[in-house]
Amino acid sequence: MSVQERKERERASRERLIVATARELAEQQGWDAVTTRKLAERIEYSQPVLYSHFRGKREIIGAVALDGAAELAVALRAATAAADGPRARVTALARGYLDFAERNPAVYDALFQLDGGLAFAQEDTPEPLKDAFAALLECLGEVAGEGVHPGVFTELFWASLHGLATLTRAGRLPRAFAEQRVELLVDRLAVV
Amino acid sequence: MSVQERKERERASRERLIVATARELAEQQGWDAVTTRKLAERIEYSQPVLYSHFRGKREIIGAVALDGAAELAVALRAATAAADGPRARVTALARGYLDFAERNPAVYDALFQLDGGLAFAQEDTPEPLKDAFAALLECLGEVAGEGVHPGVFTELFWASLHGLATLTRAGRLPRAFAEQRVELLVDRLAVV
DNA sequence: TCGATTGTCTAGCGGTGCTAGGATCGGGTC
DNA sequence: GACCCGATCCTAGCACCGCTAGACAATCGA
Repeated sequence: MSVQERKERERASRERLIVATARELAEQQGWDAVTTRKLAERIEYSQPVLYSHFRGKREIIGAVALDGAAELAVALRAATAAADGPRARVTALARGYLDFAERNPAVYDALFQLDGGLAFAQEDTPEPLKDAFAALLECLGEVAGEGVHPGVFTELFWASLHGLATLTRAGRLPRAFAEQRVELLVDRLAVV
Repeated sequence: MSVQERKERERASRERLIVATARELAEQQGWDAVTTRKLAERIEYSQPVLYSHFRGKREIIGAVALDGAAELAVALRAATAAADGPRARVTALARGYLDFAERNPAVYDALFQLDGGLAFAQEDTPEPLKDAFAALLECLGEVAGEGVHPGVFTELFWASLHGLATLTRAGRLPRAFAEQRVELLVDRLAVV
């Protein structure tokens, strides 16, 4: 029995290695460079080993996304915890979100740009995704305003942040006035 | 001389055919299905012909994006023209934008999701892109509010719309409350 | 120690974007 | 009208992609 347990541990460890390596490679050279061949070479196994852990590349992206969602939730809660008052918390949240996207572009892509085969906004949505949204909701629910559904408000605020993050990173928005845009977003959307 | 002119006309015509076919194929089956082989087959030429018009697939996407930008500008101006008053114009603009993204997903992707090799928010940005942004600015400049730079405000509003469009289409936002989100966005961001 | 099972690798499939080099076609010149 | 030459196009192929069948080796239980 102990032998089987050891094997399971080793297997789980290798799976973590695959996900971590995929993420590392993606952050270094972009997701286009994350090919099954390169990934297999980096973990020092052959390609088919990847397919004994994941159905395919999509599922690997999904695994990176789930890790990222958990980290995003932690980052958001850490950002808001240090701030005093609803207004400051929302500003900190927005900055924390955009900062996360900027610092972890590959993870952000895995989460929100690429197809990782994950279900969003549904019953079978994985827990880390729900929790990341919950982290947003905890802070934004305070400033939704009278008669506005907190969930809908959070979705809108999130969408705005997502738009800013993606358009900025793709060079479609100039970085020059990034801070003004964030302040304007918080000023207008949040009801203090 | 006339012979040469005829050849140039035919060449330009074939180039339009390539772009139109790429767009059609992308709208029908998604950009992943737009391979140089399928595209070449549809226009009834061999693959290398594509490369006598464009440097590569990226440039073809860029050409579709430019066409789309011109159409988007027209659609936005048409949407706002029918509305009375700044508030109604902004609502119409937002709906028009999201409607365009929903109806032309492949074109929208070419414009704002994929890499078409186009410069954004720079001096050498192609005219259709500048004009599409101008169409947004014309309407949104009216409601930026005191002391807020119209351009920065437009960028923020656009980013919010972009976030709503992409997250909704990717199934990351439920379609259920789409209309509420738009109304909330206009209510809060626009200063009437 | 042997057989079965599990695990891994080699090799290869059909596909991708892109290109080198040969064939062919048509226009301009004698 | 015949010929040459340049422009134009296609065939064939490169290196790479995601993914998988089947051979092989290592390990376990009897």
